[in-house]
Amino acid sequence: MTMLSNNEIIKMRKTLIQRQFAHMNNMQQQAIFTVNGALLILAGAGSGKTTVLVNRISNILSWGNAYNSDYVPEYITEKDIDQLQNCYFNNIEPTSELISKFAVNPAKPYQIMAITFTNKAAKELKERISAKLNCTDTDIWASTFHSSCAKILRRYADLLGYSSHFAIYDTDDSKRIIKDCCKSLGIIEREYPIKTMLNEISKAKNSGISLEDFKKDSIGDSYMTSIAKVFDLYQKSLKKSDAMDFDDLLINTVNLLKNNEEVRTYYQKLFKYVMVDEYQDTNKIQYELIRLLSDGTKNLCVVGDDDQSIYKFRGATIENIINFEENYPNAKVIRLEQNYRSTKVILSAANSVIENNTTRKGKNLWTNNDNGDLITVFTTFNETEEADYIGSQILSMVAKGKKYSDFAVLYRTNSQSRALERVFVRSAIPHKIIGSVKFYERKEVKDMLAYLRIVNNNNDDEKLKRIINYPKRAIGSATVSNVEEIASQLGKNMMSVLRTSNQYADLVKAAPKLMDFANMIDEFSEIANDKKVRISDLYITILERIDFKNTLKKDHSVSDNAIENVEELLTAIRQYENENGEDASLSGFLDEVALMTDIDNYNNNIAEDDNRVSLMTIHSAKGLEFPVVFLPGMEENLFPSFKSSKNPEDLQEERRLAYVALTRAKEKIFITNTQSRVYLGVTNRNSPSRFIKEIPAELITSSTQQPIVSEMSKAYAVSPYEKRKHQIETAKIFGPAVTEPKKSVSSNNYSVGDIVNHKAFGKGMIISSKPMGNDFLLEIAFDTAGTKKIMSNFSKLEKI
DNA sequence: TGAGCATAGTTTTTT
DNA sequence: ACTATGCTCA
Repeated sequence: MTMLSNNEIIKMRKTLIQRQFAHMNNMQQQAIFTVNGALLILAGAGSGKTTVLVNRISNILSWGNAYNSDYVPEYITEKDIDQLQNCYFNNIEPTSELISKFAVNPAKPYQIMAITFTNKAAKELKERISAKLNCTDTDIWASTFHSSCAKILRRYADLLGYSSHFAIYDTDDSKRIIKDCCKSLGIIEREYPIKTMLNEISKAKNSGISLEDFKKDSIGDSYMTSIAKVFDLYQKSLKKSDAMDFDDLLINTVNLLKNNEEVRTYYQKLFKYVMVDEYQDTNKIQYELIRLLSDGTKNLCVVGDDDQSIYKFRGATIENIINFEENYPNAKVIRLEQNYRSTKVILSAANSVIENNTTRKGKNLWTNNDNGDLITVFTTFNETEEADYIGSQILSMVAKGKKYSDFAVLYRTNSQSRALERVFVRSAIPHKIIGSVKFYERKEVKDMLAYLRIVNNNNDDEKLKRIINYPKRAIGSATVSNVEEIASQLGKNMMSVLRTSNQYADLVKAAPKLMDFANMIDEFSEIANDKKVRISDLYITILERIDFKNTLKKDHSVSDNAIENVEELLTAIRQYENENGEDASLSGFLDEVALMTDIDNYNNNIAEDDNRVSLMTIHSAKGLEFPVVFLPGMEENLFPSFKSSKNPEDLQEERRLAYVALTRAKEKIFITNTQSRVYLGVTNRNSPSRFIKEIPAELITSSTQQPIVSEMSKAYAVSPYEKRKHQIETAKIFGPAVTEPKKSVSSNNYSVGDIVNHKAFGKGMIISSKPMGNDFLLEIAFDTAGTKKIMSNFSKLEKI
């Protein structure tokens, strides 16, 4: 046996690494093999971005920088080389043991930090990495910006003057505080809307403007000076409550890393590799955080798509991605432009639309997939007809074998969901609306969480105020203000004032009740401190002690399924306990909840019982994909929205949103617009969206199928004149409607007037029948279930 | 304290 | 059109 030269070993090693990632395309491989230094991966929609991230991490963990390195570890033996050669010549995958011998500086899982925007994305990343590498979830630091920061801050909170139990305030909490601040500053809400003020403050925080800077900048501007005062008081109240808002989590972490060399060095040494997903949606503070974290090794990889930046209104600066090469002069840029998701038609439509934007890195998605169906554009008279049309299309495609979960209806504004929901309920189309009312934002859920939060952190005055008189304890608002006043004068939290309330003249009358309440909370805290007691036990104790379910039963202002939601929260707690075992803690659970959203709960892996159509805003749909996508409300003033059509920059963001919408679809897109739409109480007549016109005409087909005019849309009293006008105008825009020659259709067993029996809906009469595909769409008025639309072949009807 | 009426404000919202 | 919040009065 001859000893191989280093060069030969390096060559073989490289080949073996390449083979391991041979299933990836060229560009993807480049991204996987570029492990050191700054790297920007411009990943188009559906280009296998997450797969690349997973494989890149896998490469770093197993091979380290071996692919690019000329270094051969000295300790390898001849036997090792033999094995390497054996793998090389016989096309055998090297064992992990062998890989570890030839690897160059492979990283340990805990040395990798991967930052995502949603918990869902973080979870997916962790799962896929552990599946690939047999390491456990907890080894890899993959989480959202905010939970990463929370995790760091819990350790060092005392350095910043917070306790390790500090509360995390959501937007709702922030609004309440701002309101209080305005009140005590004598600022009138009418002149300074809370939302505007919170926006200004958040905007400042996100762009790295400190309170001091903000004050300085506001000098001479009375409007901004007022906001500065609120800003000041707001921060003070937060501090007093031992609380941080979402922005503070980031700011405080950045400040901690900036000002404390020891902490900074610790994390810079710890994280040898930093990766950031959805980089186009980062803001200035996040940029700073990333910079600080990655400045040790400078191994930073960011992944993003400037064309999918749709969160400018929340402070994201597209400049972060546009200027990446400027900020990191030696950065390498890799474009992933091959799309594995959509048809050619869909991609060229999306490309043509986004080409109208001027501020972009430039990128052209292509695919090897089939051409696919043309995009269907259809104009209806009003939003109910629009919903009818979408419903009928879904029903007819379901009749041809599609599943309900293959469809998504993506709209610009949440309010558009109403008309759709009405029709879907009526037509018995299983559906789910994502993002309208969020679970953790429901009143009863927030109430119960407030109990847990005040137990966890006695300083949390905001939560205390929320529940001190709910369930009713005859503690009036005047008493609460007194407590608050005394607390602020003494510089104490409200809980400590409650405990000793009999000592204050203003509180004497209410003292017994206040002290009862304080005692109860203290009891809960004692229970919580007992290490043997689980969070779920504490929760049940509280629930029973305050008799919450009965309270909800009597309270007519809460929603019908309030009790269900309270029980669902228990399930969530138990799930958390199961997932975290020994590490489960009250503050851990509360952190998770504070940083969680509905979208995170949305499970795109379709379970058997989850065969439902998805309805959501385009924003919520980012990162998801569906075989068939409906885009209703493609009208000027709605999409692009009225406000953005004035401003070229906002318009570009709307266009990116349109791009996101189109690229969600795998097979087929339906675009609809209406002639008239009731919006904000007034009927608007909007022309078709400019985005429709930006799609080349040859990619579009106008639907030949007339929508079924339902009883409901007839109720809008459409005159024949209006109808005719609508038809003419539609023809002007999209050409005359082509009437397809009537195909021979399978015989219809039912006719109008027949009485039928349906398995689920009972007895009913057929009131209309319309051929559709090889089937008939029947409209049936049921005795008890109301009027529904049903495909004749699909549902087993019994003629009576 | 609570019911009932008036009024304002409604683009998107990963945390 | 719809809802959430504030204000008034019993």
